[in-house]
Parts: sequence; structure tokens; C-alpha cells
Amino acid sequence: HDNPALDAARRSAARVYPVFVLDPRYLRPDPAAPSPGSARAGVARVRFLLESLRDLDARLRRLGSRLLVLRARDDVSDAVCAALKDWNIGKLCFESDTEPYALARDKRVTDFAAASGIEVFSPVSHTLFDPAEIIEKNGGRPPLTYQSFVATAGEPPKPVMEKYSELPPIGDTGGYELLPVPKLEELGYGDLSQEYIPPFRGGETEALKRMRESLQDKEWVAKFEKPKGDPSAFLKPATTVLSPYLKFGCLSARYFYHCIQDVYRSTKTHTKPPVSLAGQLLWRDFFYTVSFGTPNFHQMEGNKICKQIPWRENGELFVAWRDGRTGYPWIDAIMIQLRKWGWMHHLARHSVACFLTRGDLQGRDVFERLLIDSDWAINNGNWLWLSCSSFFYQYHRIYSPISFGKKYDPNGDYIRHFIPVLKDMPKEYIYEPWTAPLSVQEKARCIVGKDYPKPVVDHEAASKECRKRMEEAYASNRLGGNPVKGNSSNSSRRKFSDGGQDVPDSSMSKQPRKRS
DNA sequence: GTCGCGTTGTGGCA
DNA sequence: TGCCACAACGCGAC
Repeated sequence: HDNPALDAARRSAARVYPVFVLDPRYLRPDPAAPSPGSARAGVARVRFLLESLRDLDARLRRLGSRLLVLRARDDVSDAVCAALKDWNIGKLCFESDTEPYALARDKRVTDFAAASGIEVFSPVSHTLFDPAEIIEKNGGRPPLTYQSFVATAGEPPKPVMEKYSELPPIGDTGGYELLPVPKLEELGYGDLSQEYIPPFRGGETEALKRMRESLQDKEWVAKFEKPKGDPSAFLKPATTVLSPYLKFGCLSARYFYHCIQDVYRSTKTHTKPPVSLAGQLLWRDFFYTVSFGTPNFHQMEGNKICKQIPWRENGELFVAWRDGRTGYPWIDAIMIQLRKWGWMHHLARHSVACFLTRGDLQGRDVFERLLIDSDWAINNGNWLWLSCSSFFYQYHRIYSPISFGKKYDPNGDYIRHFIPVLKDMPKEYIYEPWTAPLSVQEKARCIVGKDYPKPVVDHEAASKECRKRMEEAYASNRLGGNPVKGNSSNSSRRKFSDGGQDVPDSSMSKQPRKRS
């Protein structure tokens, strides 16, 4: 549905080759990665992708076509150009993509097409609006606040919902071996039998079903307020969990948006952006637009909208955070949900991102790899937000790793589910197990420091230190825009167990990261 | 220069 | 559940 590229292809040709190229950049197994998967994608997202491809193939077959799965040896554009040439293609249709990696990849293909006399049609259909158009409307610069974005954007165009019962058949594929969509086990990630399978299945069929189920409860849709959602809800998440389907193109943002509007029309009142359900789709477009119009959006260096803050590396804290071993059950439960499900509630993401110092884009990379809805523009945008580097600047607002979760889930059911070793810890101590008397720990069969880690940092000291350093960095940005380079103050996170001694600084300021 | 505003803080209190 | 103080940021309209 809402696939103008496919629609154009079927209208203008007697033969259509529906191609998906498996990209080794995303799929090549990396045994050195901290959890199963490739360097850039955890198995949860790869599984979701393969499920989506199998569903797409099945749906194409119902229309008399099929998916042609190509495996790129190295560069995806090489594989596409070879197929264009070998199959003597006259017109190439694909959805445009604004991520820098995709832009470079697609440019190599369109350059080849232009040189070979192949017609190219590349419509915008991944987002509600065309980011380039919004930037132009706004005077050549992306709107940097949500409100100005919404004012500039206006109403999104309607989805392309042409109904058809068949597609042109595929053409002669010559010597190409037509393989089915591979199974996860065939991609070489090792023995995955022990891996938890997330409760979300990929594919357009599942996406449309999930959307209909969400929209069925009209009162829920009309009253939806994102900040009021419960991040600890896991049996029935507080949001639609349609983001992975949007990410993989299983669900059209435009179609979803217009279905939400239909619901609004049938109810007396409804919430409004930014907190409303439709407002969430506008947030998505906001980050796509800013990311498209901002060079070096994914990093601090050379990023004009990003505050220059001298982040410190704390390898010990980072690894504990990544692996869900910080000693703060609320934080660890969220990170374990991330690794197992590839998804957690937005406020849970805020909580853990805030915890990992205010900032440090190392965390960005962990999210990017493990989330099934991993999205370059949105992930980077939100890490800029949470780190008070851009968009949001109230660095005194810090999520407590103890009281924030407790507010929603005083009994700690979420923690008990994702951290079974804590399942018998009394609720008085479940958010701070290190405060439980030894007799209580013994009775709960969970000794802190043995069965569950001691806190890696003292949150009180660490957040105080963080505020101080943010204040210094902001002051420095006001003065001349030069980041604080000195090493006058302590590490932003301290060890808890050694009485507040500083963790040795492995480096002064963060190295700019290569685009990943 | 001033002032109002900004999706999603915490802790205390009614 | 909602309101307030706390301490307070940058942005953008004026």
C-alpha cells in the first residue's frame, strides 16, 4: 500500500522486477559484537527484516509476481547496477531515502542509470512530507523547533492507495539464481536457539493488522498523550509499537496518518500535536527534515545545531550500561528488554539515555544496533535531545533511575519480568536492592554483588557532577563557541563502590565518531 | 533587551 | 491526580 514507486512501475511496463538487495554492511555476522548479529544490526532486527521480506514476497506472489532477493557481495549499488545492465532494464523505480549512506548509495545507481539511458523515478513515500520541500518552504534552512516545523509543513499529501489484483510478471532473470528469502539461521549468526524472540512479527500484513487493532479503540486514539504513557507496561505496551513497521516500510506513515484523522473525525474531541498520536508521526518527519538539512547531524563535530560539550568516556560504565549490569534494576531491565525485544517504550529510552551521562553518543550506537525500529534520523535526533546538545536544553531535568520507574510500577513487575534474579526481592527494595538488609537479600536468593551487581555509579554524585559540567560547557559555548577542553573537574560518573574515587579518565574529550 | 514558551524531572503537598 | 516550588536552559517573537 502507498507505494508510488511500485505503482509507477506496474503502470509503465510489461515486466516488473521487484528487487530487494541484502546488504552485507548490515548483515555480515560479527562474532566480536557484544550480542548476536552483525556489527550494525542485532538479530532481533534482522529477524524482523526477514519476516517482512517473506511477507512481501507472499503478497507479491498473490499478484502473480515475486520478490527477487539479491545478495550484494560488497556494495549494494554494484549489485543493482549489474542487474540493471544484465536484465536490460528501461526504468528504475525506488523510494527515495534521506539517510546519508542511502543518498550516496542511490546516487551511484542513478549516475549509472543516467549514463545508461535508464529512466529513474524516485518518489518520496517514506515520510509524510518531502524534507527538501519543507526546507525550501522555510527559506532554505530546516525548521529547528517542532512548532515551526508543524506550521511550515501543513497537511500531508494523501497516500497512494490504488487497488489492483495483479502485477506484470517478472522478466527473464538470465543466469541469476532465484533464492527464497533466507532464514535467519542461514545468515551465520551462530546458534540462536537460546535467543529470545521478540513479541513483534515483521511484515506488511502484520503492520496493517496491528494498526487496525490500535485504531479500533477510538477513545484511546482520541485521548492519546505520549508523555502520559507508562514505560513499564510490557504485556500491553502503552504505544502502538508501529515504529518498526514504519521503519521498514511495512506501514506507510501517510496511510497511518490519514487513518488517525478518520478516527478523529468520528470523535467529539481529540488531543493535538505534539502529544497526540498524529503528532508522533509529525515528530518523525521533524527529525527526518532536520537530519536531511543538517550536515554532520549524527555527530558533534561540524554539526552547527549541536552544542560542543566535552564528553568523557567511561568504559566501565558504558559496558555495564550496554549489558544491563549497572546495578540499577530499572535501568538494567530496560537494557535487557532492548537486547531481547529490540524495543522499549520511549520514556524508557529517555531514562537509560539520561542515565548514561547526559550525552555520549556511544549509547546512540547501541540503540542503533539493537532497536528493531532503529532509524538514523530519529535515533540521532533523540540522542541530541537527551544529551541537551540540541533541541532541548534543560539539563537540570534529570531522570532518576529509581523514582522515575517506581512512579509507574511501584511493585516492580517490569523489573521482575526482565531480571528474573530479582523476582523475589521485596518491592521496598526492588529499585534499590543494594539497600536491602543481607537477611532480605538471602531470603530473596539474590545477593547484591554476587547474583546482581552493585551500582556502578552513585547517581546523586554523578548527576550533580554532570550538571556542573554541563553548566561549564554551556557557558563556554556562549562565550565563543569553543568547547571546554580542560580537565579541571572530575569524571562525570563516579564509581559507587570505592567511596566516590574518580574513575580514571581514558580520554579527555570524545573522538568524533565515524558515520556508522 | 524582554518575555513567553517548550511532548515526556523531582519532590512535597493538598 | 494535580499543583507548586525548585532552579533554570535556549530560542524566537517582539
